[in-house]
Amino acid sequence: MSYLTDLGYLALGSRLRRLNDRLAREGTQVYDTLGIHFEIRWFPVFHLLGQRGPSAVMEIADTLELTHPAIIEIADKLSDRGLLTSRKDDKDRRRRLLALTPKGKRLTEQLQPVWRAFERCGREVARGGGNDLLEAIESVEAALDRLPLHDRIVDRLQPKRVRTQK
Amino acid sequence: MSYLTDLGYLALGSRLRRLNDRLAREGTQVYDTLGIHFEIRWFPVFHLLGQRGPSAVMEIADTLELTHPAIIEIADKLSDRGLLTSRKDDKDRRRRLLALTPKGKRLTEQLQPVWRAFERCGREVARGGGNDLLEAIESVEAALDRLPLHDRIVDRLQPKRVRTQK
DNA sequence: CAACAATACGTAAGTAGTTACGTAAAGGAT
DNA sequence: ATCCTTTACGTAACTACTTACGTATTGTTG
Repeated sequence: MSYLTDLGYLALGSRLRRLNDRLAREGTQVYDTLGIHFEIRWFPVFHLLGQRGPSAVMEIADTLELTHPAIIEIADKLSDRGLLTSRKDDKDRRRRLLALTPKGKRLTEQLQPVWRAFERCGREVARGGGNDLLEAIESVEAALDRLPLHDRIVDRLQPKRVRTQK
Repeated sequence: MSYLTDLGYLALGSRLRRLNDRLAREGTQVYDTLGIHFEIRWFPVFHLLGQRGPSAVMEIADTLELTHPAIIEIADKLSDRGLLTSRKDDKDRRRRLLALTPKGKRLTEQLQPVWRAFERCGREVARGGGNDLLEAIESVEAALDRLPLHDRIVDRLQPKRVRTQK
């Protein structure tokens, strides 16, 4: 039992981050072992472009729930490696459409079985002991949607107020 | 159903990060609302020093499963705010012992009820729908201890090999 | 006990994101 | 058609960490 474990729900954030780091490290190792130069942070963008075809920066950012500077950074890297190109949208010249190059498309093909293995093994690991990590995350998100943690805590500490103002 | 939700176990990392960000944001808001200048990242260090008394940098880093530069950064901030002091360990002059100042101790006292509320509400939120987030995290960590994700995936993709080499 | 290895700490630079801010293009109201 | 607002994108700076590396001590061993 580590100190963090003892802290229980007080260290939920640390635990989430630690698990995330661990999964990221192991994911990175998989591509390394397979000798494929691919970074795990590229995955959502790559997957999206493979599925939807050319997409604008903000469109991708909104879909993946990241900010647009993050997408631009990933796009620049992918572009450097010749996996992605971009062009101005003729209908709306503010928008820049990102698309996979033929090389990028070949890589998505090559990665299909790898991603399937990630999915299977992720499921295998995330389920166990009567708890499903993904379901647990979803139920926490749903609980927070009903009433944010902030309100729960402040209401508990200041029970006089009927409702806390935003 | 968002795109990330559709990705399921493939986007586990994104989901963990997103939830972590959300909890962090809401935690920060609580201290803001209460008018207490306290950053959530200070918590583990603060809690540890309150409980164990003066501790060396590496000792804290190991206990909290962070690296020593992270501890130093937090310590510098706490020191600037007059909540923490440090002195060289006389037994081992390489070590620097961090300790709460009287002001720091008063703050821990003030924060006790807040932390209790965090614990209660964290538990309330993390449990639900038959899944406990903390238990789910622990069972995933246990599964990874038994066999890392890397090995599971590589074994699945290269079933010829009896065991993958490190 | 001298020499070498190991440990503690400090600092710099990297990482994967964010917020903040500026510019260009598009859309809407009059 | 003009003015104002909104949207898309680019870039800079911040955040909360990490790894890498250098120096000061301490421990170990021949």
